[in-house]
Amino acid sequence: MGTPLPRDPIADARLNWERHGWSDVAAPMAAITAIMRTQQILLGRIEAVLKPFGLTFARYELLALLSFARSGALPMNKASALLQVHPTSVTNAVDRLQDAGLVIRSPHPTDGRTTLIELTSDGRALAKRATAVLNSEVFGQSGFGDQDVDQLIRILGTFRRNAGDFSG
Amino acid sequence: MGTPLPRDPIADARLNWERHGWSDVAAPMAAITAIMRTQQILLGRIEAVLKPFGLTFARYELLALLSFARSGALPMNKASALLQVHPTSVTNAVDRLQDAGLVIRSPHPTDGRTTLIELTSDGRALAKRATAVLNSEVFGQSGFGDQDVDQLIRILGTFRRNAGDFSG
DNA sequence: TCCAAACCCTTGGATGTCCTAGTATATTGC
DNA sequence: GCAATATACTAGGACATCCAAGGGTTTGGA
Repeated sequence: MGTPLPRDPIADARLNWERHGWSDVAAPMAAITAIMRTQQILLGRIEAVLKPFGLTFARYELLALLSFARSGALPMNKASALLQVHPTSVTNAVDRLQDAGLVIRSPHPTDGRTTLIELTSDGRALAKRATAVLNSEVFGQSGFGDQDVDQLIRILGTFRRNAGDFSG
Repeated sequence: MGTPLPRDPIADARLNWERHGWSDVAAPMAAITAIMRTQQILLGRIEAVLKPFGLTFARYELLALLSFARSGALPMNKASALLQVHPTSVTNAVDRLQDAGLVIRSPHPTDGRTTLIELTSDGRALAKRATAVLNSEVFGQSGFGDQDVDQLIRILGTFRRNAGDFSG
């Protein structure tokens, strides 16, 4: 992403939609496209911050989730549900975190089908350090105004509930 | 995704952040996480709609971009800049679209370094059909209220400009 | 003129996501 | 108690994204 474009490509796409007679959906198209692009930008920032720790966002999310669990351990299926990703994605992340010595797999005490993911002390320490940098470098400099943050949380929260993410 | 979770995992994460003394960045953390999740949901809907056409979102975006170019052709580097993805991603998408007979590569008339991507008539027709379904099935049923759509476009537009996406 | 720097595209490698089985373990129902 | 169904995890494959490197083409300054 070298030089900024002279024009906003999403605004241009919206104009194209309107010119082709799709005015009724041009605005939501622009909003959705903007969400996709914003996610891409934010993910880039996050991954850049995590790279020195040898972490990706997917692995960090799992580490952070475990660090908030009282016991520091969670069943794989629970992690999959909470992170809202496919079970195979969790398998993938655990494989790599385990190779790095940040988590270990252990059998569930009563259910032979289930595998527990457990944070090692290294894993806990790394999660803490990575979170500190993420907080200061990304979340603390999001570029969103306080009011806009509230709006985003409200709008996207409603969307996610309607999409069936949660019922609360 | 199976059953909705009983609680909003992002709201829970925000509470965890506050409990750990990171209240100052808890809200932006929640907003950013919500953007990531919303993107995931929307991408899932879009890919589901495009699948019957043999398209992915990345390929559709390229097809749509070409269909709006007067000549139906664009240099690869221009497409990369407008779609805001890495050049190798465009190479990948063009490879597959070309295999499907939807675009062809042609040499640039004056610059030997540049390759033009050109829409075939099949490609143009498919883009049209896919856009129609995307408009009715996704953009027309986004789940965002009209006011919220405007808010998203404003908030994310400001963010993208500040992030250096465009200067206009 | 000529060569170094800049630019364009592709190849190869690493990650992540999802989907479709396939294997192992639990639970249910008869 | 045993068979049928459901659940949990993993293996393999398809795609997409990025980065690093390499080979060809242009451009621009010495």
